Amino acid sequence: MAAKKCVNSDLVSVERVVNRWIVDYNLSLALELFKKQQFEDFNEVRNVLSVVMKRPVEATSDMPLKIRMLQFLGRINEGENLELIYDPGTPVTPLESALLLLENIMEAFGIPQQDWEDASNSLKVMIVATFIKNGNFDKAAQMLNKYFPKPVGRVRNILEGLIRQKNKTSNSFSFQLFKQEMLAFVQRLCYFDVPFSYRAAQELLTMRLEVDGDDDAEEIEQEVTNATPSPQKNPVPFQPCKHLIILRSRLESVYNALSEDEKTFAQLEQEVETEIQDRDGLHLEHSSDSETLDDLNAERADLPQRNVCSPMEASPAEQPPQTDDGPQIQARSLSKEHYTVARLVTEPDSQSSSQYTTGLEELETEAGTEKPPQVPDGSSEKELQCPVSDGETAIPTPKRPRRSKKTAARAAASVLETSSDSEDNSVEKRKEMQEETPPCQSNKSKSRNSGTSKRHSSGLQDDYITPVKRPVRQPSTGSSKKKSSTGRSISPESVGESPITESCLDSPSGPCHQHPVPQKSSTPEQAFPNTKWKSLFRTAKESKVTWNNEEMEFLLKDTKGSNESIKSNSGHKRKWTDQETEMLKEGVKTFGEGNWSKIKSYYDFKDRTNVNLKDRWRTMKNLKMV
DNA sequence: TTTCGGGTTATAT
DNA sequence: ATATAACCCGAAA
Repeated sequence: MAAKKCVNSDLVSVERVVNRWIVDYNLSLALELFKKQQFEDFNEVRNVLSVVMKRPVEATSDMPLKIRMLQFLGRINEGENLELIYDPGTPVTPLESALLLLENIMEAFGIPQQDWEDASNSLKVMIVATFIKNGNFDKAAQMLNKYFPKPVGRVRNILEGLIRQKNKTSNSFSFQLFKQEMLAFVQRLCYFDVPFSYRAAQELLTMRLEVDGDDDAEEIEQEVTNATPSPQKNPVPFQPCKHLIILRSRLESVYNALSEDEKTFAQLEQEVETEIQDRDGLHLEHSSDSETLDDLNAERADLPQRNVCSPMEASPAEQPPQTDDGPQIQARSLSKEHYTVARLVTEPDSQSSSQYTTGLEELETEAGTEKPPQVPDGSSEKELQCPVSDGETAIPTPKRPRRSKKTAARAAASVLETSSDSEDNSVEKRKEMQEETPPCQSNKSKSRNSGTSKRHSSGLQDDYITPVKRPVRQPSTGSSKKKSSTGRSISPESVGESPITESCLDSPSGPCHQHPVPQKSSTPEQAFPNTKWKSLFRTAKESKVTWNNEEMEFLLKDTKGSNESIKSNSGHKRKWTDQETEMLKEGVKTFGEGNWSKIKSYYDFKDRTNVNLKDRWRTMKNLKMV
């Protein structure tokens, strides 16, 4: 009845389900390969995934997270390949993009604070260490200062020491260990169950073996159970392609049958049988199938709800998962040790461990309700299934032209920008525009007068303040709640290689970095009209509040206008702040006097030129500050 | 391009 | 008015 129509629409549903299995399977497989350090295979599987993901796939709640995690591992894996760039938009090394991705994941899915901090700290360390190993000490120093700003820390000191000694042979930071650590991290956050397809395939293999030789059957079955099967001399556990495909087609039919009506099912049964007989010529298959079918039934009930995480896991005998547990635990404990290193860094300014526990509890309960028993491994406690449901899309903060200081552009910009302005730079910029437009660009007579005269105008202050580093948290970019319906929306290409990440990586997130910035309430003082600015600032400085204000100011300037056009501060002498001075000191210490351009770029001085640095240093020397 | 040192200017006192 | 930190400029590498 309704024959074709139904069949067609079913075709899609079926494909989605089957693809879910495939994805599920490959996710686990990839992880397994990573664990076994078969990185080439790992990459290939990721490719497979990226292709599959282009098709409709039914989403499970934890799938998006897993996919991201895999993506994450992919970048970790390429971590030593500094040339590799994942997103031309933000040309950073793989590890850096991994870090960005991690931040993304954090925002989108929520990760226990502690785990996240540990992981990103390790990542940061490794970013620096990698540059050191490559002998790129300049870059290493840059990264060091970017990711380990200011506060001293043991790790920072170590890294700094290496940079200074230009010692690239130090093996304090093993990339292998790091990979394992990241793997452990991923495993802690995602539970990679033994996928249904895997188990089904296993059973199939087992059946075959039983058939092939009753004698060996038992032995082999054990083997299979131990995930070191290979009835043929195949070194790889469970031959991936061939058997999987068969299985898949079979299951597809099965499901199709189920969702339609029973007669096709019979047909399917026959088909399956025939197929199997063709290959192995046996009925024993049947028993396994019937199990499978039960499961399918169960699953089908789930379908509309999409809660399905891995439907059939629990059902057919707890086929011991792959060799998992051993190494996994190892990895974990190993990483524990390792984390202590990370913690050295974290401790000083990480102040939230409570978040962690609470968050974890939540997660636990959630996970608990969803799938009770699970694996013997203690890890199941920690895993978080699908914490925040919005899992999807990572807040692509609007791209911001990466600071270009060309004064020339100003004139032209004044016309163009006023019209094509985007909300972002709006206020400040416009203000700037107005100031700058009249005098055009006279290099020397810097429009100072016009600037000052205009400056006092209107209530810029408020405007200035409001856009403070918006809390990056778009409630639902697209489909937070509706994840259920569109399985495909999981970011079709978020797994593979090049194109993939666009969405995730994009977030330039350059400046609005992760700084745990000791959240002070400060902020409002940003918009000092003009002359008061300094005095107020002075006061602040003296009252020791400087730093934060400083930071805030940077952030502000950074996130909003500041897009040049301000050329050297529209005629103002900007006093050097303590913060800047400190950075300069550090810079000179690290790179030596005279390397102003390096220092400048590494510390990302805002609106200071090399010459400015040099002059400031000169002044400092005059003042005997150094 | 970057660095350097002398010269200029804005600002606090 | 003066001192000086911040900034500018042209030469040199």
